[in-house]
Amino acid sequence: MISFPPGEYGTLKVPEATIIRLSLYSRFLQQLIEKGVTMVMSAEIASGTGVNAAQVRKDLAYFGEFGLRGVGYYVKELYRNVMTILGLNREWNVVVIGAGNLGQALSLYRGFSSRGFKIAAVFDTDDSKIGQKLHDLEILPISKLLDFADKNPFEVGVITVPAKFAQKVADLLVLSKVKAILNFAPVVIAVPDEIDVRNVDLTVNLELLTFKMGLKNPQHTP
Amino acid sequence: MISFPPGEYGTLKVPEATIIRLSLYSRFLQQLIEKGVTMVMSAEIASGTGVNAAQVRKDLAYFGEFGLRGVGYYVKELYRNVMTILGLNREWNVVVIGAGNLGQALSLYRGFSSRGFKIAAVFDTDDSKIGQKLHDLEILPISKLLDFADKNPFEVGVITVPAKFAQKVADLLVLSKVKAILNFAPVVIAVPDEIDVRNVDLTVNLELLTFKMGLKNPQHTP
DNA sequence: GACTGTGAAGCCATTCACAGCT
DNA sequence: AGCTGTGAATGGCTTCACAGTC
Repeated sequence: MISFPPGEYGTLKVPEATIIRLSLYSRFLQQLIEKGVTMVMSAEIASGTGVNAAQVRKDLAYFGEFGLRGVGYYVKELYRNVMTILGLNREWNVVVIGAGNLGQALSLYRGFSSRGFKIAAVFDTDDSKIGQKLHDLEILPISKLLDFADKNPFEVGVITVPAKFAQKVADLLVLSKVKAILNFAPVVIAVPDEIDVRNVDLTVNLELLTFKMGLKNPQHTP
Repeated sequence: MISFPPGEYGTLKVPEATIIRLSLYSRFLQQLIEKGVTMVMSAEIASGTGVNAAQVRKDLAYFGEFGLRGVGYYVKELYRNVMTILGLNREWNVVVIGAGNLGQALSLYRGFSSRGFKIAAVFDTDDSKIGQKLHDLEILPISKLLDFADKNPFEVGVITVPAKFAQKVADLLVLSKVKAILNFAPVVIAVPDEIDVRNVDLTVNLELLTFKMGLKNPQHTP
């Protein structure tokens, strides 16, 4: 549950799950815009994102009355509103720490740039990687991180180093005045309260699938 | 909520969130084993994974009594039990479709191989990529998928193609007799009911962070 | 004495069902 | 007539608090 500070939307509580769905809706709306669709109703957003229609309406209604009763929602207007709610009506500077396979893939990921995330730099400790280019992005030595942050402030740090280095990297990011961290390392990292951390675990999803497959086709272990 | 078929664990319902946490616990336990720790109590598992201690105990208790009252849990024994619950006491064959940056990174991701996931092959449509090697893994043309599946059955398909090709790929995977799909494309894909699909959205997590940052530092749009 | 296992309570999120508009 | 917005009902998950066991 996320509590709002009194302000733009009054004092209000919104489930975190709602924000996650808003992100899904916005991507669906983007696709509708590309197709030239101008109106949409909640049931379509629902089936396009795998959600219940009442849920879609409730999620949107937390932030205002964006629809027209009896009609639906104007796609472009709703899209603009949702993007603003998500804080995506501006550019965000992102730094990736760890230029392994995953770090490189995320640095080049079009899904980020297309939504206003600017990868400002990629850092690594491995001498053989430093100086290499990822398109027009150079891999920098991690010793330059604080210097870089001074000259090029960034808001988000993405951690893609092995688990045992994750806390060290987090500490460095804190010193770099980062505001939020996306952590792909499978460990809990400690940071000051005012910094938001979101852990992404890539294997968790696969393992949920193997659990379910195991149920259907149990291999009894004696 | 996941319902169990009558069998190994009786007829029982377990929250999906429990399975996701079991996956986190198992990784934490793995780290304890590497450190040579033999006993652990729920409060330690809790702080090591960012969860409440009662929750840890309840999650484990769905599947049996693995602990000793007054003492705690034997790390190795608990680890083995959790891995078995997750269906990770065997190898799973995985195929990745889409050899872009993300597909390549996932194919080489050590976090998968270290947990018993064997990447059996990587497929793509791009002629310039086909035949390239990712370590000892060759990129194959997608036209060979069904053939490949005949000779080398696999359980899981990972979709890392652009959104507009995702459904086509899913259809092919269904024909390949896949049992579960991990979908990184930001669209809902339709498959028969008996095939489990899990959608992973990489931008959702970043956007939850920007939402929260926007709350703290609102940029009012007039 | 200490920690697990668990019923009960509390809390949060989703879904229903219909009033309110256009 | 049709679809949104929303209070009320439901359902599910998490946390509490303590009985049970070593």
